[in-house]
Amino acid sequence: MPLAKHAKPRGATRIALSRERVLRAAIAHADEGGTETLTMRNLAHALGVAPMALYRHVVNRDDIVGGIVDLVFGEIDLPSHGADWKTAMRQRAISAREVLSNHPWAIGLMESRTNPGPATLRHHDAVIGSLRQAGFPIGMSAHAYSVLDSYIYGFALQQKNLPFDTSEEIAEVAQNILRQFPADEYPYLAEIMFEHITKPGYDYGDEFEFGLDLILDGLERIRGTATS
Amino acid sequence: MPLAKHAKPRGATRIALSRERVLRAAIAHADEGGTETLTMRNLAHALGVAPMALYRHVVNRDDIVGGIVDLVFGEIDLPSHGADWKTAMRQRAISAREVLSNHPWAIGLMESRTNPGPATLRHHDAVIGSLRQAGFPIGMSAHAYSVLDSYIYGFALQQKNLPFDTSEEIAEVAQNILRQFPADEYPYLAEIMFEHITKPGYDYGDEFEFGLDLILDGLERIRGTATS
DNA sequence: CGCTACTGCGTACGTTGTACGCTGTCAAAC
DNA sequence: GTTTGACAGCGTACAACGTACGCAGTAGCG
Repeated sequence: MPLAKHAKPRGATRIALSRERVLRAAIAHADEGGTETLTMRNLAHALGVAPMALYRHVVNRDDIVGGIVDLVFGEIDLPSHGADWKTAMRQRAISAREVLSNHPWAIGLMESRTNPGPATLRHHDAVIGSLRQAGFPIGMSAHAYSVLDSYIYGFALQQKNLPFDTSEEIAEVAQNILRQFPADEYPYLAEIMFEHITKPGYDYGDEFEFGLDLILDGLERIRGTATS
Repeated sequence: MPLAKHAKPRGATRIALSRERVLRAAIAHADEGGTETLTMRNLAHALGVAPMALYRHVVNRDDIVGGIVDLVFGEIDLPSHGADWKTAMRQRAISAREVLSNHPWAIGLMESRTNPGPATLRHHDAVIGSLRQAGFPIGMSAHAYSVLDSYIYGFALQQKNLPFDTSEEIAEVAQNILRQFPADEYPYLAEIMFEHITKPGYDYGDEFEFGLDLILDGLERIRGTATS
């Protein structure tokens, strides 16, 4: 039996495992099936490897979670150096929303993640730097950073929690929810759902830029004000 | 053996289990220890009852999670009818933040919760009603609602994810994080941490009202504008 | 008294994360 | 060419989880 016991039985030499490969597979899996089925066993299976093999490359499941969150963070565009602060902030906010929209599970994983990875720190540093160089005093930078990021993550969270994805199913879902209760128990909710949100062409994602511009305009107006 | 098999061996007649009691115990447990140790077994133990007894009153663990999230939502003050829209919105936003600050685990549980409970619906209805009655057109109400709630939940999420709680430990934590990397790898981050956030008296929670007022002022400015 | 509905529970199963130690591989040292 | 040791992958095993299933005791009814 010339075949090495640990070599793949079938032909091509196996690609070595690595932290990189484990994390990529984890992201791929989460993108398809969410994080509920992201188990060590499933992940190992997807990589064609035994469950315990993973532990040579990551310290435990939590390490994987932290790793993929940081990788996702790395996908977000840094604020460009050239542009003025407002368009730089606008672009990176839109990029952030796009990334979180492509990996909706990431927003759920951020909770419980207390210490940030390098991509996360790098991102934060770039954003604050952009604000400082635009003339925001230090305290105002903290303020601006807080509003913007709260809004971005909050919006992603809201969108993830919506009970519908496409605008076609909204009406049906709305019916189902409100049917459970006496008619006119929630009149304003019913109104906004049936008279506005379920209208063709409505897309909750479009709400993002309204709030974003509102915040950016507000920040511009008080940019030079005292530090905090 | 006169003692009924299912009665508590020690004295006082047992208080009957109920959905209410189960959910209250779940909240109490989560408030103390977070949701990681919130298991059916632990919960049953806290109630002096066998694990499977819980299933007579809740359908499964997910039902408990949905139940306590809705209970927490119920703790948030509804916007008051009397006041003008801005102070009504301001109060309920502050109340929401306070509640989420008392039950930090709730924000993490909201993800994966797709269909809302009655307290949640009631809350949404009241907020939208308040805006509509203040003269916001329907589309603008949707906009306003989206910004405000995204900001509120996002802020709660941010605060929960901060690696520190009290302002005393900030400096230490900041040191630990930045020490892992080459000095000056993240200069702006370092600056804002050591020159601002770690200063005595700084409390991240105070950032909330800055952003809130910025958003409210922005909304006031465009209240009457076209519907969307 | 008996009947029925209900509540609490014991047992058991499948799934999860992962500790521990064995085995085969390959490059460097001799 | 042989030995050696670091290293990668794995098999087994275990504790903890959620929960299906069905039994047993209780209470209210007639």
